Amino acid sequence: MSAKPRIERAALEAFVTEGVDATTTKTIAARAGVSEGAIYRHWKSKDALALGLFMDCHRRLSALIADEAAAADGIKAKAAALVKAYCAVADEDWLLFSFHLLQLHHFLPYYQEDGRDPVTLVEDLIKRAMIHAELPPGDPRVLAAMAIGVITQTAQNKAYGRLGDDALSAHAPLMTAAVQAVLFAR
Amino acid sequence: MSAKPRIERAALEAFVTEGVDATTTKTIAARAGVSEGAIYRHWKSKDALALGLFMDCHRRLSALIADEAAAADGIKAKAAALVKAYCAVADEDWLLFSFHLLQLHHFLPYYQEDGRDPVTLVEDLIKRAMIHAELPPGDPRVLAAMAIGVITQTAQNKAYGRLGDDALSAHAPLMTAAVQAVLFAR
DNA sequence: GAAATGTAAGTGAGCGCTCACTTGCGTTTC
DNA sequence: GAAACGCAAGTGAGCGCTCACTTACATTTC
Repeated sequence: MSAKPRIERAALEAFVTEGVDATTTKTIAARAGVSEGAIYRHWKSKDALALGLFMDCHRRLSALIADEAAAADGIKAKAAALVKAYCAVADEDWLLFSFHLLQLHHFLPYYQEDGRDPVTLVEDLIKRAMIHAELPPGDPRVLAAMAIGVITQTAQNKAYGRLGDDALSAHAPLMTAAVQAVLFAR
Repeated sequence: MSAKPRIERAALEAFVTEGVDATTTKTIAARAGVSEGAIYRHWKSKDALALGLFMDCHRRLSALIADEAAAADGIKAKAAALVKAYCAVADEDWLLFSFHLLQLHHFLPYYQEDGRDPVTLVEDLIKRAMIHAELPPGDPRVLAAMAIGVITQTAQNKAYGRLGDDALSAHAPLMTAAVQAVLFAR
């Protein structure tokens, strides 16, 4: 099998368990069963590898969030669709997803620029729902943060092994109810 | 002024803006206006410095959570008291608090062992409220994660500069309502 | 056969940390 | 009361080592 995908999986595993900075190129190469030089055939640097993996997942999530939100009708249905879709991506490739989740902070500067990051998208949904009187008035920035926190913290606790081996989707109904409750809380 | 507190503040600033691993002892010393050697008069290593700062804040938060939860009566009052106390600690020393918040993942292995971490404490509160029929039945692990996520994600977004310069306490009423809503959501 | 892919053995910048030394200050000695 | 002493706090050049990355060569692919 060619080296590239094996390097990607090895890097993801190491990045998730040890963090990006603490992971050495030696470790990645050893885990992938290739030489260090092979990494540099496919990526310019260790950071480019990490950023590439991250943005891959990030773009997929952002696109999916925008699509699902546009398709569903009404803020409650949009919330339900988003939670479901987010869980589906998470369960589809848990390793890639948990890497993305745990490294969000690390790569903040790279995706915040374009105003198309998930936080801003959710904020806009909430603003529009308020304009249409679907939601009572309230600070959209805080409401978006809280609604997103319900999901991400649950996913994080799963990543830390606190939720057993269930798929994240198993908790989607409860998370959906919680997100909807948060949106209407005042 | 003696070097120790200046090193602590300099280290906190650097750790928050650049992360622990990316911060060099040279940077800390330069920011504090002391020599590199001065750091090692007070701490055994860079990691010991970071861990010391983190556990300082962590122990304070854990103790406070346990106390406030014990003092208040009923799950709703407990939630309100916890949110208020958490915000108070955050606003009292935002730099130390945001360091703690952003590095939680990094130091997970060090505080998870003793079963007295905030997540477990909140989980126990929820379990007990269910036994006393104060809350409808539901997975306490997920409910704890979601309730905590409401708070931590809001604090994180403030740390990222997305909430302006208001104190975190300014959002305490909304966060309290949201946490209570999450606890009863099914 | 040449372009792409992989390997083994480097290389040097930069890191955490050390250590011989200095400084400032309170205490003892006569 | 001042010289002698002790000691915690601070200095900064530099050491050993690790790391990301490079190079020169070999192998595979088409």
